Amino acid sequence: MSSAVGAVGGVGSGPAETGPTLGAPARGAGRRAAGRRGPSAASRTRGEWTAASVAPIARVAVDMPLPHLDRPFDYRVPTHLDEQAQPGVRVRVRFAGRLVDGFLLERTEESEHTGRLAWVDKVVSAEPVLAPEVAALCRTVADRYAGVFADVVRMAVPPRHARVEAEVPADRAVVPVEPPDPAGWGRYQRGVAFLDALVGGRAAHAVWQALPGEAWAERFAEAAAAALTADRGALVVVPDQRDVDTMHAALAARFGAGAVVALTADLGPAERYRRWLAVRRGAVRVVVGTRSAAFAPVERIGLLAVWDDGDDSHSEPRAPYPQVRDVLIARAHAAGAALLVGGFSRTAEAQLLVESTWAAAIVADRAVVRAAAPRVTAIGETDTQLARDPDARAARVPGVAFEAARQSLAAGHPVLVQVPRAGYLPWLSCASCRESARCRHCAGPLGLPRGGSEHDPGLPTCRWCGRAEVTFRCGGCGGRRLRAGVVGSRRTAEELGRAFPQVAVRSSGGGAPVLDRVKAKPEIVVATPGAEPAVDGGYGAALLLDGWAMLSRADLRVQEEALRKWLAASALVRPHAEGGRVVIVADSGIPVVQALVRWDPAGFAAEELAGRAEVGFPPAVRMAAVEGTPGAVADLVDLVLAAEPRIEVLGPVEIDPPDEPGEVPEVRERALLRVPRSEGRALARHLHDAQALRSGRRAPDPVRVRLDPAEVG
DNA sequence: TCAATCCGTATC
DNA sequence: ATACGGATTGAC
Repeated sequence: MSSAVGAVGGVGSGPAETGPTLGAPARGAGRRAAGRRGPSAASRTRGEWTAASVAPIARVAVDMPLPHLDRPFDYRVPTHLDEQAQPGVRVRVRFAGRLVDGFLLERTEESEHTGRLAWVDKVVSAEPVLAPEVAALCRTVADRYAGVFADVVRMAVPPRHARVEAEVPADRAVVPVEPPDPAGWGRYQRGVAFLDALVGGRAAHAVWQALPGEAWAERFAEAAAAALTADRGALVVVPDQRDVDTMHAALAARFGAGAVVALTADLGPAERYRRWLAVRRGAVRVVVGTRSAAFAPVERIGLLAVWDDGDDSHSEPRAPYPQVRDVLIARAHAAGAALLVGGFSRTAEAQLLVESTWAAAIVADRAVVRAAAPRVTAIGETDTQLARDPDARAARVPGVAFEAARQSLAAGHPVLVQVPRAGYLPWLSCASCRESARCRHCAGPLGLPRGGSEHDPGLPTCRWCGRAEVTFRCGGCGGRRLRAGVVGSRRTAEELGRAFPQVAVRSSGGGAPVLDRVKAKPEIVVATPGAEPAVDGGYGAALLLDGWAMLSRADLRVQEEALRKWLAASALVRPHAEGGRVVIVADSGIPVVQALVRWDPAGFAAEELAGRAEVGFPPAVRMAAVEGTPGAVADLVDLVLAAEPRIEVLGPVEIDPPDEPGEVPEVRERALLRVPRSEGRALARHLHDAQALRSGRRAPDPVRVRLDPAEVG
């Protein structure tokens, strides 16, 4: 039966194949005769092509990022491409009358398609770049985020570089395989058990809170070594280039430079493809990289690790906006690999992994934490005079902070000063307790509407559902007055520099170049979050200035985000037994500040997750942000609701148009769709299908869909 | 009556 | 997207 399809189709569809060309005989023939010497050997003989005798059908994912074309299409494999047309190779096929790129997903005996099948026109290269495991992962990720396979696969497979592909491949690296010394992980409960699981090749899942001062890259390298012991590969994803360098150094020291590759976005196309190909060909099985490395085709992957999963660079800015942790979770699940989510802090998402018992918490005992942590002091907000006058605050560095800095410098240690980056949006909070002001209907954040003046700022309005708040009442303390947040200032840091005139002040980030590392000598280092330089032995003190301003963004993750940044800076400070001190300018009564003082990221994450469950925000629920012109948003939301009326809709509300110079700014809106977590897949499917319907009927205005968006400010 | 044009639909 | 078919409109 199947061979009959192949044989009959092979002969019979020859004319059909040339149909499009015949459709415009005069033009086509004329141009061809006038232009090049003649058609290629392949197309000249296409009428005589015969189909491969075994598995003559190729299922192809075409490179068309349109939701209604987001499925494989079947083609016939001609005999002369039979050998090359293996799963994973890039192909060219005729699609909607044009030659397009695609990936061959699989070969089958039969096709479901009842119409005529076109030929696989050519195999671009015999390199099977798209590993089956990665193809499946791309599909899963696309489905999770209501996106299309073509978009995800572009993140997973770098552009081909023919010259690099033709190079003589490097020899498979010989890696010394020995189980790691468990001492480093011995400081943590379940740490050694996790290593043992890796050595045993088991798919353990863990959420790890690194101790202050921890050489986290060393621990990750040990975990990788454990995976290699079980003859499995390892992949580590970190937020930025600096962390890639740190992690790469740790891995290369252990396995040899030739056994490790670093995959980052800023490599040139050739080097990028060269390294990536070394991984795909199995020459290298230890990979470190930034977010798109989450898809790296590591052979027999055994360990998937992500550092600092709350960092926003782990969120891909291109559709469908996947997040590294989510990609690795899906991958660990499908590949039977271990997962390690590590950081000084803990996200609400990681907390959910722990609470659902899918992942084990790797944490140190309280006593161990206390011994490793610096002494943390919170000052400020009880001093109401300071709270009322931001300028006075910026001009006056509190005495405790001065004293901590003085002691550190006197002991010969550098002082870290963390200042928020500029560009914080105005937001509203309770004037008495500083809790973010929330909408009484949907618990969204209150802000001032755009376009208001200083004298007439307009009514406080929910940024989610758009309802105006006439009579605010704080859910926490019952206060009725609101205050607006202000932008953080670096003046305080300059003030510090003036206060210690004989001490050098260096800057990292926030306009200044980011410093990787500073000398262990008495100087002041002013850094923006994420740009704190490392220092041997640790800082003697850290001053976290304008902590209250960090809590001032109209973003639901501000608290988690602030704690993450504070912990990251504080982790660079010496233990309190060595005099290490952290001073944060924020009210010690605020729970998130308390979490820093007590060094309790897990406790905070539990509170945070419970809070998100209360207000109905991810990860406690699944949410989708739908953005576009008012008509397009309404259209998409209607389609989704028609399929599933039980989906809760918040808004739409007007949002800032994206900055596109030269473009006429058009009105844009955002609606939020909310469902229980168990309905997350269905929500994504309905959104995908609605998008498919719209793009299929050529709806003019595109709609941007983001699942569990990081910010809905 | 024929052709230019507009929709709607399928794309292996 | 783009290409095609069938319906629709318009001018002779």
